[in-house]
Amino acid sequence: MSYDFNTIEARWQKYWAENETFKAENNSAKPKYYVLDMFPYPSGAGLHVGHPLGYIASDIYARYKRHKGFNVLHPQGYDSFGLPAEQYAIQTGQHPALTTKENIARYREQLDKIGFSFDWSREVRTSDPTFYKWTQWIFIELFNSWYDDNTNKARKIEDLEAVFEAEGNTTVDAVCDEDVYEFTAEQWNGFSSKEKQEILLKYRLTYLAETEVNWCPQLGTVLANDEIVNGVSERGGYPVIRKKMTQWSMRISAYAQRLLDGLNTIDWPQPLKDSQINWIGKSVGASVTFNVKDHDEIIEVFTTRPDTIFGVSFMTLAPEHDLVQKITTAAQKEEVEAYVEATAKRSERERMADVKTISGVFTGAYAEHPFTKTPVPIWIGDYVLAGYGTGAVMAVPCGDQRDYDFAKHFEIEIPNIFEGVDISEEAFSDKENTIITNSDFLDGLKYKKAVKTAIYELEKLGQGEGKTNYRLRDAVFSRQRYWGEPFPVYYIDGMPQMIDAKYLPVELPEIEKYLPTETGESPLGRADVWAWDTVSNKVVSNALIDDINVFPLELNTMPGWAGSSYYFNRYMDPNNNNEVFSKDAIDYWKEVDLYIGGSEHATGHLLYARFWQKFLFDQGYVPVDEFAKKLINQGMILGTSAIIYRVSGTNAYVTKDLKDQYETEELRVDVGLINSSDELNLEGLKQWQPQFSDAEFILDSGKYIVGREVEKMSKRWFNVVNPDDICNNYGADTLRLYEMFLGPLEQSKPWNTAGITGVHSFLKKLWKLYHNGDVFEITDVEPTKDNLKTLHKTIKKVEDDIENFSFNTSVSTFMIAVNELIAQKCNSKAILEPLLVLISPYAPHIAEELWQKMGYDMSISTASFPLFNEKHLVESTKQYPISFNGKMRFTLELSLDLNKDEIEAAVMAHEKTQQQLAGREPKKVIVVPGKIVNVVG
RNA sequence: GCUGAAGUGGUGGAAUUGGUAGACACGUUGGACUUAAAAUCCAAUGGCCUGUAAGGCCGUGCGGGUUCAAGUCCCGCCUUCAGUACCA
Repeated sequence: MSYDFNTIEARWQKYWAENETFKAENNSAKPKYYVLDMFPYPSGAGLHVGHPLGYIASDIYARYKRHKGFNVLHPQGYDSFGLPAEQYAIQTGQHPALTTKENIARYREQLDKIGFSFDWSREVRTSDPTFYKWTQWIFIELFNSWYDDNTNKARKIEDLEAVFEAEGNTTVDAVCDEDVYEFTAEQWNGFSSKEKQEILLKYRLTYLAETEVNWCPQLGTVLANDEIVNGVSERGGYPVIRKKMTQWSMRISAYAQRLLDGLNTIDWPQPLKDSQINWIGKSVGASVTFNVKDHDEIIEVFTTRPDTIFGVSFMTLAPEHDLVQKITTAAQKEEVEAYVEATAKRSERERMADVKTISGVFTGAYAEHPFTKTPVPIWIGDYVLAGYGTGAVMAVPCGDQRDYDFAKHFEIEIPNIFEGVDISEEAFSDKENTIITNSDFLDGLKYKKAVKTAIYELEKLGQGEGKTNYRLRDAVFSRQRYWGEPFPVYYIDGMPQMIDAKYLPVELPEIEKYLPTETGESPLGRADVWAWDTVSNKVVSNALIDDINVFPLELNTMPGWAGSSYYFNRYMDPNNNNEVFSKDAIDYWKEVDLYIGGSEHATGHLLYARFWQKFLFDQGYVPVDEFAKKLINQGMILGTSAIIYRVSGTNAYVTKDLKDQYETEELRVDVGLINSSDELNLEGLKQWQPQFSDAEFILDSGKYIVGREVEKMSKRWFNVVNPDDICNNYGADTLRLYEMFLGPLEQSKPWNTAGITGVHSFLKKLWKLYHNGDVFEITDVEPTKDNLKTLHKTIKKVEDDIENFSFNTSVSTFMIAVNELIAQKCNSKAILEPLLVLISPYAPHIAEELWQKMGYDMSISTASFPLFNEKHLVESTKQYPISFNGKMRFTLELSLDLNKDEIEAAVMAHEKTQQQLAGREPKKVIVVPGKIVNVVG
């Protein structure tokens, strides 16, 4: 029987499922290892060959670790709440619960076909009430916590209340809203309950606040900053506008510094760390206050260059700045208002596209320089952003190019405070080579010293202090959507109240119309049964809301990243109904050892998950404050689209090489119609779509050759390759090997089905090597030296490759090994057995099949990884290339038994070497045993 | 603009600490088997020179440098991709 992969793979997939071969135990004498994939959104399109790339890599590693004697946790689940699932439901007009269920079933079927070693008994779905019960629970925990900057950790809100009762808030050093004012213990104790609640809300780690948010009318929801790309929504590409709304927010800014520090302790790709560092955007400098002349107002600015304070010649406020209205003089009022209105109209995108145009207006008001007390004109300009720092800057035109351009444009004075620097053409922003001058007490100082001195003097004046500023904003946590986790929150007198954890989950209500609204009301507002009864502790009909103990529930739902911020911990104890996870389970598994997923989550999921982990760590629920020790970003597999060229205005299509003779337009056609030499199947095309049924073709030597374009795999480009088709035609083992063979894991690469025959024929050769006709045949004869050499070379290489996640080269190594064994006519059991263990992480089905045929009744996954023995690699002689003065080269064959000195002597004694060296004294002879002999003249 | 990654045959890609560049595979060409096709197997395959062979020269984006020896290290450029962007 030839290699019948369909039968073999179906049999072993069934065997693994029935025997729960990959079930992980929460207790084991073996060391633990946790391999995690980023769980998928079950979208309607199903998987294409690009999706499983990371899963195959993690599966190889998980299977390898089992062979190495680890108790491996390798789970999988679905991120089934959120925009993608809901968008698909809206498109198909079906309820998201239904489409999600169907999509998950489809995903599962596709995943099973590829033969992953997932422990499906631990599956989680974020949209399942038994899961989101714990998402709600963590939300409540966050609500009941505040961040103490003294101890640098989150603490219980009761602690804060106790401090307020005893000392007021003047001694508290907490991360909180900017508008909290100071109060004493007496004042606190005199506040009403509602006043107390309002104040506490400003300290909680998740809080309700009216904030300016990114509103996307087409999607009918707000978006987080990381969900916006180039000013439009990441999903769908719709415009986003700024809008004030009352929203739940997560005080992630409290963790800014720890999120930065933690990066040094984890093995994640540098580009990913860089983008998180960038996103957090720490800058160190000073906060400086300027008094406004003839007003009581002060302007606070943040600057990274307090050393240039004597270079200030004007100030600029963002057009949205609160002070603009207050300080503008009557004479300037009209002009200022016109400008403010004009900028407000411009969308984020227009502002970004139009960076080069300099615009601004003078307010007529002046600030007072803290040291010189000279008047400083106050301008407004849209190059200053309301959302960063204080929304105001002290402009130092000689040291900052934007200030310089603004000053030049409006003919504002540009004083020079840098010694020996020409600023007639541009600003001078080189910190390192700065010597300050014209700056009173800062004269002659260099950058670092000047910064310190300036801050010291500002503090003495009470007009400034050293300050660190972060770009990271608190994350908006409300979505005006149906398909998400409901908040465990109801409102009494407008103040949010948490539902007691013992009554969770608060389940998503059934509603008929779940479509989002353009105006911003949440679809949950349409639910009839969506009120909270504080007596029965149940969700009840809205009609009862007039009852004294029935209150309205929160109408928003949580964003897509809620469930994904802790799911990795839930896998450790997924069926626990009493706790999010037991202490035993979390203490045993601790953290993810290897996490594989795409880099697109760098500033979303991966930042939020780190934040929640640190919070859970502060609360003592998890033993480590980084959830994933090592992370790898797999690259994307791209599609290779096929392009045909239609002669304009006709239904004739011209082959690629002749297209320049015509005026043509490009059309993409199904890649399934193209053979391995880029030739188009003309009959197939005619049947593919009606528009081609009477197409004519202009051919070159009877062939139509298509153009190729590498781009994202997508239905709209007709370049999607389905893994099911590959599994049916070549088998899952071939798919797995080929995806690895395509290139380095981290790299993006185009899919090309043509090349798959290479790895497929490797499997056929492997099969044939141990079969005589239809009969499985191996021998017990002692392996030869050559057999052992092939085997141990392979063990060494494959082990190194897996440890370095360089899976592509292992596949080549297997091919070489099998070719060598075929040449050696080796079907020795002593070789096959370890060889199968090496291959089994990559091609598990064929390995199991041959393993069983050898007579084992246990799964190959229980076998140990073979030990490498170097002695089998040693050759009796080796050819040494010798180079002399870079020009003359010859090889010398020497016995490997020789030691270093003997090789050296042999080289010197060699006739040709002596000729080369004639007349020259060699300075030294470098001999590296097993490597190359080097003669240095 | 800034940050990061990367440039190697017709193609995907190999190449421990600098040590015979192009492993392995696809594709292409020729051959064997076959009525034929598929499948399989064998051989050749970076470029150029020499009739073949032997051999030589040139070759890892470009220009320099270090070294007996550079795809690999150093300096200066160019190009591509990704992320980010008026961040004070």
